[in-house]
Amino acid sequence: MSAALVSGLEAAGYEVSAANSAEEGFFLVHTLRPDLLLLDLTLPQRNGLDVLRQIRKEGIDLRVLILTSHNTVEDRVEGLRTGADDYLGKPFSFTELTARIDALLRRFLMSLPSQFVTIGDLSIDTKSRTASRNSGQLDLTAREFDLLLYLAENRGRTVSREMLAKDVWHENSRFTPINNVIDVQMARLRKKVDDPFEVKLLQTVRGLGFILREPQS
Amino acid sequence: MSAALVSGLEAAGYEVSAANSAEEGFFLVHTLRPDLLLLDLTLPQRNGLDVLRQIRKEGIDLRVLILTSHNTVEDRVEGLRTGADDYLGKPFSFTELTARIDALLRRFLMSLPSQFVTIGDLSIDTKSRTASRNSGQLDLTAREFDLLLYLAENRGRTVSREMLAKDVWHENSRFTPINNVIDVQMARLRKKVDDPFEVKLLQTVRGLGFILREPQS
DNA sequence: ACGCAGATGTAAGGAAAATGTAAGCCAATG
DNA sequence: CATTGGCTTACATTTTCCTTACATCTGCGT
Repeated sequence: MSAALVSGLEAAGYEVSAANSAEEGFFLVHTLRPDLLLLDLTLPQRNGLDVLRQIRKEGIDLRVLILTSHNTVEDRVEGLRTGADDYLGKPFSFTELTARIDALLRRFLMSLPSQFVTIGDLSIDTKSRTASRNSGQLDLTAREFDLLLYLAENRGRTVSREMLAKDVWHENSRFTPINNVIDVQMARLRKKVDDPFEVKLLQTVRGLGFILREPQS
Repeated sequence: MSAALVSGLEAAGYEVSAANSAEEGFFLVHTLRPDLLLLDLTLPQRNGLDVLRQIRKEGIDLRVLILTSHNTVEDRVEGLRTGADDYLGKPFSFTELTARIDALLRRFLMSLPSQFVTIGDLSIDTKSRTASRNSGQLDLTAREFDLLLYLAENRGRTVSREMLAKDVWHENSRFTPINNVIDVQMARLRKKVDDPFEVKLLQTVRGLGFILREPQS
């Protein structure tokens, strides 16, 4: 089933990756950052809806089309309420599937040209290069803004020092003491973004890097 | 919610009137002829989109910013297709709201070329090429006036040195020492526009450029 | 055409802000 | 309790902006 779908969709011009378990799926979602996820609810071990719940909890921006044989109204409602964007019950026609995929991707692309990025009460205006929290303007320097924006664009994902060195500092190699530069700049950014507020958005992931997100339960 | 918005927006310097029903809203739109309508889709009786449809049907020239908790992609697309100019889902940051309002009003105001531009107590007459502050005429040279006018046309927005070089000095490239020319001219303009007064309208945004605006909190 | 005055452009130096560097400390981990 | 990674502080360097003085240009009256 999975193999047939992949070859069919690839023939139709989509770029497809398949996962055969919930764990592999999670890994791919995090690394590839796909535009859309076809989620089969009848997974081997884990409940498909749990997968969806976790994805939504992490705040990943991802269209999800649920694919299942449980085609009752209850399942439909529960799936959509959990955060799915569309629902398709088996058996389905391949044409209908591609039509729905196209519809979802079209909407996805329409909502893209957003000038703003928002994480909790933090709002970033990429056009005027200003940021504010709690309706209060933040006074950031050029590099501080670049750093915050990069973290915001990767919100919910841990960004490594390597990524920061490459994408924010544009350093090809990392044998320079760029490591400490990042730490210092991060501290300066925190002083302005997090220190004056109750909820801390800028968290450290020891051994990996940093992440910008709303604190979880 | 409505009351909080009104007081917040009035504090931010907008002239605001609130309606608590679709009918009252129609009445106000017809009598006050506002520049912009903040439309909450979750109205008591009538569907907010119907209101929008009717306004568009009557051909009233009015920016409409939809405000709603239905923040799904479908609603977004439908709202924009019905004729809204912008869309903001709850919960939203107040800063983002004002930024979007400003963007819409700017587009609106840009479309009708006016003879006068005012920023605070500064008033510029584009026709006679004169400017005054606090009812006192400013004695500006040709280039000083061009510079001030350009900043005024982009008030509230940061203008870069690149923009100034291109649009005020009409220099195609910027490898000339135009950079310093801008600085010097800016200093001369400041001496006349800002130095004799208490509130400074001409601010520099380090690393980006300059901005003409009333000082904020 | 000439010279004057105001306007504009150029260059150099200095001040302040931003950014980078280094060293020591602290906290987590095994 | 040692090791590693991260944080903090103080200081050095770089960048950006402002200022000043002077050079050149332009328009205008004679």
